This record gives sequence, C-alpha cells and structure tokens, in this order.
Amino acid sequence: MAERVRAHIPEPTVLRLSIYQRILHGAASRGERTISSAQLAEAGSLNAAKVRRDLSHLGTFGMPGTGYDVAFLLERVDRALGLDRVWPVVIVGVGHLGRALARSPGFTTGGFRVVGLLDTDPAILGATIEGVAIRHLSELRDVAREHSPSIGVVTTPAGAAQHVAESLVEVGVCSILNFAPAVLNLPDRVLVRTVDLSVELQVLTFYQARLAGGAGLDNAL
Amino acid sequence: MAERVRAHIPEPTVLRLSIYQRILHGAASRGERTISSAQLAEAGSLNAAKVRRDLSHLGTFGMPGTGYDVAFLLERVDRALGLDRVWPVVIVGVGHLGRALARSPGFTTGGFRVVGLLDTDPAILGATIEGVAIRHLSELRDVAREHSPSIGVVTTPAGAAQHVAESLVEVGVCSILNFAPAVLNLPDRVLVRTVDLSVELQVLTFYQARLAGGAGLDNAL
DNA sequence: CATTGTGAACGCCTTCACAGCC
DNA sequence: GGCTGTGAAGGCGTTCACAATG
Repeated sequence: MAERVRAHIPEPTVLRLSIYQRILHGAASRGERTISSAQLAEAGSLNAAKVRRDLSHLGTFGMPGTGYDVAFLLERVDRALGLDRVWPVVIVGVGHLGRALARSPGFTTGGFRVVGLLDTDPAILGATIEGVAIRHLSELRDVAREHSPSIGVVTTPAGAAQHVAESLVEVGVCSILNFAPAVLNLPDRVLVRTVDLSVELQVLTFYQARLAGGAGLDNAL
Repeated sequence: MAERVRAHIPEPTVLRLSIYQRILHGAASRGERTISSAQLAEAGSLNAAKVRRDLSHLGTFGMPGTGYDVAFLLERVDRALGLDRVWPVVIVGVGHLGRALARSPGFTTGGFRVVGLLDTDPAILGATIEGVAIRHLSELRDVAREHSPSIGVVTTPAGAAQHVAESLVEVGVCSILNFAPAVLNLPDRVLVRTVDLSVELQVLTFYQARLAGGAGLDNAL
C-alpha cells in the first residue's frame, strides 16, 4: 500500500507539491519537526482535506494525532518533483527576460543549472551571465552534445518561438518552458508549459471589468 | 439571448479567451473575414467543441455553415477581457525581472500602461525605464493618487512580497500579479495570480522524473 | 483527543453527438 | 454540405465527514 507511488497524480496536485516543497523547506530550516495538514493548508492558502489528499498520492506516512514528519515528507516531495538531482537547462533568447530568468533564484538555487545561453544577436554573443557565455543559436547542437539539457526555456519574440522550440526538440530536449506569447505546436511526447504575461494580465482585467460594470448584481466570486 | 453575457464564465475559459484574442488579432491583420471553431482550435491546440462552448459564453453570434465574423468576434472578446480600455499598472520591485516586464510587449502594446515603478534600492531610484522614473516605495501612495492603478505587479524578492502586496491593497489596487516565489495572503476581494518560475520548472521535472524512472524500476522508494 | 486517510457525494469542465440553421 | 449551439454524458478534482490510529 505504501507502494502506490506510481499511480496517476493530478496536475493540480503536482502544482501544489511544489508549494508544499517550499513550505516544508521553510519549516525545516526553522527547526520544526512535524507539521499538520492544517498548518500546511494555512501556509499555502488551501484547505486541509486537499492537502491530505495531495500527500496521500505520495504514500501513507502521516502520523494520526501528530501530523507529518517534516524532514521525511520534504524528502518524499523532493524526490517526487525530481529535485534529488540537478537538471541542466538551456535558455534560448537572451533579452531582458532571458537574462532575468538566468539570474533568478529559481535557477541559481536548487535543482537546476543553466548550461547554455543562446541567441542570434551578434551584439551580445560572447557576453557572460552568471559564468555562462552567450553563444549563437547555431551552436545549439554543440551545447546539447556537451551537456544533454533536458529542459529548454524559450524567451524569444513570439515569431521565433515555434522554430526555436523545434530546434530544441531536435537536439533532445523533452521539456519546454515557453515565455513567448505563442502557442507551440510540438510532438505529444514533448512536455510544454507556457507562461504568458498577456494572458495573466488579461485574466485580471476580465474579472475587474466585470466587477466595474457589475453595478450591483454581481456574484462573481 | 445575446445578453447572456453576465452569466458565470469558467476560469479555464477566461484563460483561453486570451488565446483566442491573439489568434483573432492575427487573423484580422491578415485580412481574414471569417474563422471557424475548427480553425481556432487548430491555431490554439484545442478542440473545436471546446472553442464553441467557450465562445457561447459570450453570446450567440456564430454563423452556421460559415463560422464567426473575425472582426465582430474580436470586438466581443476584447470587450469581455476589458481590452477596450487602458489599465494603469504599477510594478513594485525593479530588479532584472521587473525591468524585463516593464519592457515586454505585454505591457508596451495594447491595453496596459505602466504608470509607476517602485523600489527601495537607492542605487536605481530616479533611473527611467520606457519613460517612467523609478520612485521609492514610500511614494506609492502618491503614485496611486496620481494614476489610480488597479493592477499591481510584484517582482520583489520573496521576503518582501507579502508586505508590498498589502501596501498595494491599501492604496486601492485590487488585482495583483505576483512573480515572487511566495504565497500571498490577502483579503478575498483582491484578485491574485501568482506566476512562479520554480513551480513551472518543478512541474516539468516531476513528469520527466517519472518518465525516466518509469522503465519498470520503482526507484520512487 | 488531535489528526490522518479515504469512501462517497458533489460540482465543474470537457467531450460527444446531433438538431437546427445558413 | 458545412458549421454552430447545446443537451446529455462522462471524467476528474474538491470537499465532506468519519472511522481508524498513535
């Protein structure tokens, strides 16, 4: 029964595992030994039943009456998320956003390492960010040969995104994080996540526009 | 019937409306007059039934046998998303990421305008990005008085995010886009969306870790 | 007795499938 | 014939509520 670990885990749960990971990391570094589903829920703005359901997907190791062992749970969550190894990442498109990401805590701390920065702009080729040189996109295959990156980050303009993504897939990248405002069309085996600033903003304005125009009869919440 | 516009619209649909908006904008600028749900689905990597269901939430104006009028549909979608006005935005935290966002097409084109850049780092105060000066966070109230921003973008380190978000709410901001790796705890009336690089990356590694270990070996324990 | 793990109910989004309309 | 709009069915995640447990 502890070995139902390979069962399907819903995507919303995976998202939250990442949140739990951070909360647990914080709790551990404050020296806390145990944590209850209620505490996790509080810290993550969730509800306790959801937390328990989520964690039950990883196995059965909570202690009724006490909660979860922080260190043990953290280790399980880390392993589930693949954080027990280091993932090599290439970033294609070293404009402002690409640069910002390369220096962000998401990449500079923990299980990720930027092994390649690629662009086509001659003006920036050769420059170095966090110790990694910017190389021409045409050298992608070489970078891939050297470092076998499994994750590619696309921070190009929308027009270049599809082509760049295809190139990444060609050299063996199988997960893509796309920041370009474009829908990528790739083989099913490639995992794609798109983070789209415009979409995020427009979701906000959608709800706000409704509130503003709602003149009283709005129950949208 | 055409005015069933005030009905509840599912959040996943709202997300996709933003995608349709972009596709329609492209179609319009290529001079296309009509577009079918199948074409929209193709361009957005969706399926046609979903597209029709989504659009039906905005009213009934497709033409059986022909499709949708591009210009008309675009106008409807724009209005639903609140893109028929300009939304003033303040960005708090003008590090690499804040800067990148301030210059990104999401803000520089279309219905958004950056009216304030705030930070606490003396070294950058007074500098200008896209014509907007960086001011000290303590001047937030003044910025709010001048421009009544309804959207606040948080691009501070995690430790400052909660405090900054509360300050934004205090001065009247009611939608927050949070890029800090932290869960924000705010009143229910405030709309919050969090974009978390670590979470996105970890979702990718979750699935990839499963694939890698999936060859029969249960290295999950 | 506080807290977990989970069957069952619920609600919501997706997908099917087709009547109806151009 | 081509395509929309939608009832109905299906699938999936969330929430409830409680028996089980240290």
